[in-house]
Parts: sequence; C-alpha cells; structure tokens
Amino acid sequence: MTIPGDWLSPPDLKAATAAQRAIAEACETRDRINSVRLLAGADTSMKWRDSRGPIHAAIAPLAWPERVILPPAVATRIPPFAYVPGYLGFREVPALVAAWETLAEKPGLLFVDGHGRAHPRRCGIATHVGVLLDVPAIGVAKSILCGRVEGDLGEEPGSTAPLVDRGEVVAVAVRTRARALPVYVGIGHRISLETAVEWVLALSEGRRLPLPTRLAHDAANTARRAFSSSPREAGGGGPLA
DNA sequence: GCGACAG
DNA sequence: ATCTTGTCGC
Repeated sequence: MTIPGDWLSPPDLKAATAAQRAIAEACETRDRINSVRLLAGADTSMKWRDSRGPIHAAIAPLAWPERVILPPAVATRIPPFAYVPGYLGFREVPALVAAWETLAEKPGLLFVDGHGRAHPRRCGIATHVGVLLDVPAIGVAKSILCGRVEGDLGEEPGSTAPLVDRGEVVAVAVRTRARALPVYVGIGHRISLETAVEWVLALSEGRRLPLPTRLAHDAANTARRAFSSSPREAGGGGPLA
C-alpha cells in the first residue's frame, strides 16, 4: 500500500488529524502474524521539561523463544511540535522509523510504549508505527488517554478488565504484577486484542512492564545520555530533522 | 463552555 | 517524558 507523506510528517494538526483517520482505517485488528523469531520493544527518551528538544528512539530486539537480548537500534530526531495529547505519534514515529531502518533483521512483533486503538480517532502511537512499518504491533500504555475500565480488575496477576470508549472495547486493563497499577494493552496493528494480552503476560516476568518495553526504555535512556555527552558521535547517524 | 488529556 | 534518595514490603 502507498503511504502518504502526511502519515509521517503532516504540515499541521489539521492534516495530522486527517492522517490519523486514514491510518486507523488501514489498521488491521485480527491476527496476521508470521512465525515470530524476533520480538522488539519500541520506546523514546527525551530531556526533562524540554518538550521540543531531540527525541531519542530505541528498538530493542529479543530472540524468541530463547529470550536472548540483541543489540538495540537507536536514532535521534527533532520533533515537529511540543507534546499534544492525541498527537504523540507525530513526535516519536520519525525517530522510531529511523531506528527500525538500521536493523539488519526486522522483528516480527513490536511492543510499543503507548496506546494502540485506545485513542480518540483509534490511532495511538502503536497503531501509527505498526501501520507505517506494516509490522504486527501491541500498544502497552501506563495510563488512560480515553475511555474507562468497566467492571472490576482483579488483584491477582493475569486479571483483566475491558477499557471501553464510546461503546467500543479499545484495550484491556491487565494486572501484570501484584499490588501494581495495571497496564493498558491494545491492538496496534495486525494482532487481536486477545493475542496481544497473551504476549504481554508471557513477557511480564513478574514486572509491571513486559521485557521488550523495559529493554527499549533502557536503551533509549542510554542513547539520550550518550547524546548529551557528545552529540557528534551519538544519534545512530543521519540528520536530526 | 468545561474538563480530560498516552509520552 | 524526567529528576533523586531513601524506605518499605514481598
């Protein structure tokens, strides 16, 4: 499928909104996953209170089912605008795509830090990056953007409760760890909600966040610190804009 | 108009 | 998102 430039870099929020509606339309909500040999977490890091400074992205691969950790791919880009709820993807996706392109072997499943379809226009960052790269993607968010949890979420790890927005189940609240706040697991692209939850539980290992997400978070932070100490050598190569 | 608001 | 030390509980 042809990918319009506006899906990556729209000229303004009006065009971005239109792009999100189109991306949501292109998003697939059923399982269409190839045999997964490589999983990866995707996350970004930035300087504190510097909403327009560079975004450092990391994609951290993990061999499956051996859980062998492979070297992360990183890239740094300047975001087009400061953070606006609902438009996170346009800040982080360019850096994530740049990091993805440096990977010799492409992962068959991505764990993205943020929502999938649990978004006002059903186009959270996990859906955004999943559709752009045409790779199965799971959204794992730490708080709610829209909708509300229905019913009671059990205290035991593995418990779930639906996150409903405007009458639609857009994600599942999952208790991945005892006495910890739940995470919200949603469809990014080419995966069902049920399968997404299974993957997250299989990789949580008694922690709140799944392993790929933790690895990507660490790698993005490492990239940011390296960039701060010597911007020339860091950044994964390539232009910042 | 008002409140809510991923990272 | 990020800063920072200790502290509490399984």
